[in-house]
Amino acid sequence: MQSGTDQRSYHHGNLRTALLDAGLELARTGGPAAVLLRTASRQAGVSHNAAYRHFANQEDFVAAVAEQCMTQLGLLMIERIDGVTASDPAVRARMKLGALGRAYVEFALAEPGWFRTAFSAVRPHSSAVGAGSDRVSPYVLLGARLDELVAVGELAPERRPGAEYAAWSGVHGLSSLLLDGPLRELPEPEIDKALQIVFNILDRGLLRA
Amino acid sequence: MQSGTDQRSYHHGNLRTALLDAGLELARTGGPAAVLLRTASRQAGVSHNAAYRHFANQEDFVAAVAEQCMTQLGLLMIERIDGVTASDPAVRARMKLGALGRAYVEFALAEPGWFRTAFSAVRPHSSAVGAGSDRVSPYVLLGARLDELVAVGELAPERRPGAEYAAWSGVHGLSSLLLDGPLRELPEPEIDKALQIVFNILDRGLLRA
DNA sequence: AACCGGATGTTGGCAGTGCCAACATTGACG
DNA sequence: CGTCAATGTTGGCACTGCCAACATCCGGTT
Repeated sequence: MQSGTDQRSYHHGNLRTALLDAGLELARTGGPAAVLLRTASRQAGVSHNAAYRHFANQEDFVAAVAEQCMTQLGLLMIERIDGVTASDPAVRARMKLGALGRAYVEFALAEPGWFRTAFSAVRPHSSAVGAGSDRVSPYVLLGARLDELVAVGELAPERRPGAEYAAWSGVHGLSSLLLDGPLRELPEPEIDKALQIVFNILDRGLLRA
Repeated sequence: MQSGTDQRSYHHGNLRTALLDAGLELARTGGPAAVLLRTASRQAGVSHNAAYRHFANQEDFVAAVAEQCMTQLGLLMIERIDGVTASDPAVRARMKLGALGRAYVEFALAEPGWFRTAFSAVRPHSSAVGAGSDRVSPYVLLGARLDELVAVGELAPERRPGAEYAAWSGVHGLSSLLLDGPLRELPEPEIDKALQIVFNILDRGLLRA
């Protein structure tokens, strides 16, 4: 995957990917504000302005990098979900939802630059929804968990519509507040407590007793 | 509030406030990325670099503007809370919490620039908490509502600690997702539905039945 | 095989920004 | 009345986004 600095010829050959790689690295350490076209071009071993052959402008570039960040979140979610191995279907479904939520907050705290970037871009008309990478779309992943909960009887069908709104809001809000809100720099044990409380509320409010 | 362009003398006399006013206006229309020192200085009728006598750097300036944005949010909250006039104390307390939450989302949707700016800054060590403007701090306002709910018996005392985490996360997460997340451009009626669901979950999970 | 056109990358330039250094003005306080 | 520190200005450098003109090369056509 390392494109390195092997510019053998005039044309790069894989510049778009190289730029996205560089952008992902920039986002990781500096957040969305650090995703610069010139810096990414330099890092890709190419002169400035070359990037304009692949991205309309900086906003477009950041949006593309943001999509990658969102994918990273989805990948961690999948990893954590697949780590759940309970045998009972109902228990497993609940635990998978919990794993998804914990993965969300874990990602935000471990990779704040990626997390902030993922939610910083404003695609004019997001073609991300409905694209081919739905397999790792966090939104789709959450929906699948909720569907499963209905299937095993843990979530009342009449509560299913719009259940994403509540679940997603809870974990996303907590993550945001821990990073950039009044809960910033909350001590570690208190973070765990906050996690417990949010999940407990969602459990009691959403699922069957 | 308009400080105008009355630079009668060499010294402005009230530059810091004028810069903050300009910054607030910039944030309103363009979000945190539009809060620039040179632009604000120009708008204040002063030359660039004058701002450095009042703010260490851009980050410091944006953080100060962000505090103003947070205050705007607090002011709207107070306005909406004061609009609740139910006579029964228990009912009133619940309605006030609801009004607070609705004000939060209302603010985010009506003033996205301010909302994004309020949560974009990273004060090295936030002196905002504990400062003199606690009267309008959204965090403090929420705490007061929860305390009241305990006082009137609608919130079990053992559930009070950490209740902010859940309530705040719910409304903040929903607001964020509606602005910059997958719920962006959700049609109006669906927004109301999402609001209902989130509040319903919080009600069922937090308060007494 | 020669050729040509479009895709891709480069150089140069302009406007805007953050921030540093040196200088100017003035109000406040002795 | 004088001095000085606070406040504001001018000039400059480095960096960025983006536009225009030019260079190179890959791929398909004849």
